[in-house]
Amino acid sequence: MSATASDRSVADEALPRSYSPHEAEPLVRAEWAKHADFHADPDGSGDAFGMLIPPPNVTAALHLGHAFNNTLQDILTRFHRMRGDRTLWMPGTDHAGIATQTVVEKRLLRDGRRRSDFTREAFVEQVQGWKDEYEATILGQLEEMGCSCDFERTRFTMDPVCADAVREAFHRLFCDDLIYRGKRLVNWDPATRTALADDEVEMRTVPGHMWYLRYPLADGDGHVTVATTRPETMLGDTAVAVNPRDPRAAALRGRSVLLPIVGREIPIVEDDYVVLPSAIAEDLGLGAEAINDPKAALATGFLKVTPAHDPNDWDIGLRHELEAINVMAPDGTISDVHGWDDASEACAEFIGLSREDARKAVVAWFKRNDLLEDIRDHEHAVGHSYRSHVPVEPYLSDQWYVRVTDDRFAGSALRAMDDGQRGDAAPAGPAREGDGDLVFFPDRYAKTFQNWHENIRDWCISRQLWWGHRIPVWSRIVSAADAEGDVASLATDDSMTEVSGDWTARGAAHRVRRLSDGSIEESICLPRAAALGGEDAESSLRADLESAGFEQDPDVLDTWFSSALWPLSTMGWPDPAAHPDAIPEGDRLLEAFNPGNVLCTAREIITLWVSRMVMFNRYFLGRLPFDQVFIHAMIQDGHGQKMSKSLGNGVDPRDIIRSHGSDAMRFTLAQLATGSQDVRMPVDLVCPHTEETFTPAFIRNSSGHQVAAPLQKSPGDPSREMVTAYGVAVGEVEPSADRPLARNTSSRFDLGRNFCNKLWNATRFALGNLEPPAVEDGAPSLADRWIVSRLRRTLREVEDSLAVYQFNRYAEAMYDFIWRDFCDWYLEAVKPTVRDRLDQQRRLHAVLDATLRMLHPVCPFVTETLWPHVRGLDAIRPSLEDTGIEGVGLPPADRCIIAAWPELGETTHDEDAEAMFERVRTLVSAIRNLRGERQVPPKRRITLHAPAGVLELVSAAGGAVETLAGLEAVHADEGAPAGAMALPFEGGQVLLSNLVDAVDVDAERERLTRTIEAKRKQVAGFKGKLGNAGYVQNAPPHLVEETRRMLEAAEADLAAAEAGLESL
RNA sequence: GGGCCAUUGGCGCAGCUGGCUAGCGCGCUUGUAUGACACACAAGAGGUCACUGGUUCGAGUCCAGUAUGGCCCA
Repeated sequence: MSATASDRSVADEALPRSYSPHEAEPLVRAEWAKHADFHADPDGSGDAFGMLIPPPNVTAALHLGHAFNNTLQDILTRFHRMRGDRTLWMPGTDHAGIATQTVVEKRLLRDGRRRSDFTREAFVEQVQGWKDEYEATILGQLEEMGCSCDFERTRFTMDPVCADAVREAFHRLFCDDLIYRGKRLVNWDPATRTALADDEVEMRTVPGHMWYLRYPLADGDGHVTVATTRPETMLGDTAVAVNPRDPRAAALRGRSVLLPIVGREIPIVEDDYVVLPSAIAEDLGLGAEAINDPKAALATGFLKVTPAHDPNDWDIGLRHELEAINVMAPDGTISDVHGWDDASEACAEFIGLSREDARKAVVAWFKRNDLLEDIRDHEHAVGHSYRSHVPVEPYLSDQWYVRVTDDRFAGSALRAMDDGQRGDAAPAGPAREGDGDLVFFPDRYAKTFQNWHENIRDWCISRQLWWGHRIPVWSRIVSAADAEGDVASLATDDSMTEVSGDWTARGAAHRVRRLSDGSIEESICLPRAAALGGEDAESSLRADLESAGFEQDPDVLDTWFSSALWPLSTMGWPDPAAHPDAIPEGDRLLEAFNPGNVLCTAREIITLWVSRMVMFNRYFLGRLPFDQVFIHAMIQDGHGQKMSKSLGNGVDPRDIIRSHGSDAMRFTLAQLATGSQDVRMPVDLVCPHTEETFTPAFIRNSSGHQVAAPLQKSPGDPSREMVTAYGVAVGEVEPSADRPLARNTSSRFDLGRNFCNKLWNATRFALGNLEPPAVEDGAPSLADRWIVSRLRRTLREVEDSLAVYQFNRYAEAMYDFIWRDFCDWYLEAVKPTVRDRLDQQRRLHAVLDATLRMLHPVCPFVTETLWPHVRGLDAIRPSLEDTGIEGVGLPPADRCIIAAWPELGETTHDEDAEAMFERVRTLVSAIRNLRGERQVPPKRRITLHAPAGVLELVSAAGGAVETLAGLEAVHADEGAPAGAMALPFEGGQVLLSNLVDAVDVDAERERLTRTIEAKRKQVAGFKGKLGNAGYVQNAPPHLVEETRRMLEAAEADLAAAEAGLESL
């Protein structure tokens, strides 16, 4: 911790004229790595500050949205580290089940291979390969961005440490009856026979028909007509719904219809989901919206309800407790063996038909039986599989659920909320640590969180995939007669009942339920191997289960299940000691950093992730995973579309780092982090042939998004082409030698680049001027007192802003301080004197030192690069520990990253200096304005003639006014030469002479006339305000006083200008 | 359908609990190769704060409504 000889040699080397991020960044990273500066020690000193990275998907490389998210986290991490906290930023990646499996399948398909060509193990191996590649890319990107994550602790949601947490959590929930199996509709692709996630379903508008089918009333008295786009599903109808506001509803109440073909008697139910026909909506006096609803034009007011084959009908079915009858096989053919047991003889002709053929046959049947009322053409949106391109079938199947509707989850999450942020009282429930502690920034997002938990539905956690945590449940179906022990007597209904016996004696959990056909489903859930007595015990148990006819569930868990455990799993829960290599500290890591302090993420994650982490952490550990949630904006592209890996419009932060540098990117992003919800980032391309920057040609893709065309022509040489990141992301093009990949850039980042360079050059100036021995010592000058006071003000603003996650305020405070205060005013003011004055050099050195520290969290590379140079000048200080300035504490440190956050005591606050320097600035600006207006050459020195009060000010400023305004001499105003130009100042006037060789009387008259006009306007404004009795009576007295003062000043200025004009 | 956000000079954005004579960056105009910086310096032009009402002594800021664009959840 000292200014060693080697430090001095570094500092002695002259800095280049501009900052070069590409040279500096790798050196700085190596230095941090060498000293393990990012490593967190749970046993260290200071308060714990913990943060978890939202683990990026291994599907693809990071884009600017991630750069934004991680920059903000790194700012917090570095800030807290410098404040002396024990700081952990936990990194890692997410396996992202469906998304990653999909990209790997796409890649295989290019070679003509499919998932079914592999064994499950071999396919997972392929995905693992992809994961390894992208995990490395992502971690590399984080490092290039300067993220000071504790990379030694990097976790992956499917690594052995996290896997243990998943197994433990699943098993505990299974034992506690918070996990169950039940039926629900999934997006089913009958061609590939897999379920699809919602975002894998492409909506396409297709021409179709609306068929009008008559269903006779069961009592033989007439019929109702239903409208449908899918007549074949009528075989599974279990109700007809009518809107309760429909005038016909009353007469139909309690009646039923006889379903044609099947002969099933089904009820007529009332549900306001049903769209009223336009005519009825009009009769009821409903709004234009209801009348003009395009659906209303086609509606009959009667809706066939098929819970097993339509998501909306499923919801209606739940509301009215309707049966769900599945009439299809997994391949999409009509079938009576997948949950349909009342198929009549008349149905036989439809069994085995494809969906398409069944549709024709059903329509023909209705026509034949005179029950087809009408057919109308109808264009409508139909979901198609993005892979097989066949229409997706809503399909009823068994899925696993977490009972998050239980009070131990949803209620607990609501009780965790800050009482001020939750709109109303929390549901009653057992008190727990952390109740009322969860706070959202900005607070409007608390509403999203609350709303979600108040309307939460049980969480479907099974996915028909191969990539993910396989569900640790083995099942078999037995007949009641064959059931062992008391299984048959316990399995009375659909709910899963606990059984004990041989399996539970060996450590597994055993539950049974009665299926609708009377058979019994037994489910055995295995905890992690350690809880069973080790790997060997587990394998023998699995072997025994399989020989007893149990099969492991083929599905995997929803990715968010493992993500929900992230605050626990990354710290080794449930048993850190089981992973001594990953977590040498054992329990102490979890104890120190769970709860963490803050989670930083985007708003769509509140429901998917924040909610589930809160529920799980509170359930498993009885406390919150973190106290604060900071929600930041989403980065959109130039067309207002969210940057996303799936759309392919993401911009690689490495492109920006290459064009502008990491700090420039970080600073600009921080400056964009306002409280708003979207940030638009228009991007350009850099031509790989000519290095020119240009705006790409855009196209509209099939989903209607504006994207850069996959191929672009070089603007300088249209014969040459390049490919875009979008084209590569969607697999339309591949970079080649002829058509290289074009990098992205954006002029938005110029701001940050220029700013870093400004700091660089301010430091160069300081280094060139801090040259002991300076001799003369004395009281600090006005500028010196002012800059320290401003520094203190800036420090407070920075601390206040970061405390409430207003990163733009932090960036702007630093920008204003460094550029405007420090460079434009302070450095310019001290230029003539700093070489000779030791006290001034100490101020300059201390302010620069503090500035580097304060800027470090957002611009770590440039500050770290400059650090040894500034440290090399520590000899200016009275001693290493003492800055020589009262109230300024800046203990030396070898590296900026571990330097202490500046301490500026109350004594550095100097109201007088700030007020006086403000007067100096006003005077200087007025003089410069006149110089500019009269086109006085910058080099020309002019003479100021001023009244006594102003002379005092000029003298107190210690030469600053002369320097800043380009004055050659300052005299009393009495002896001002004729033709000196008048300038209103503080209610009087000052005179300037020697501006020009010959006074241009006309121009001068014009100038003064304009001044007079402006001042008259001001005077009128202030007079108006003061003439308003209400204002004088009601406004705070200090404001009224201020207005009076301003009026006086404006009046005096006006008089002075008028006098000046007169004297011409 | 429910919730949320935005609308401020040509462009991108600040403006917290109402006190503003509306700021910042880019761009634009004029001048400047000055011993830190042309990725710069100095000066300047440019805005009836989307619209309509209301509350108030006072509204960019608060309330109600309208329009436009966008996001999240169904």
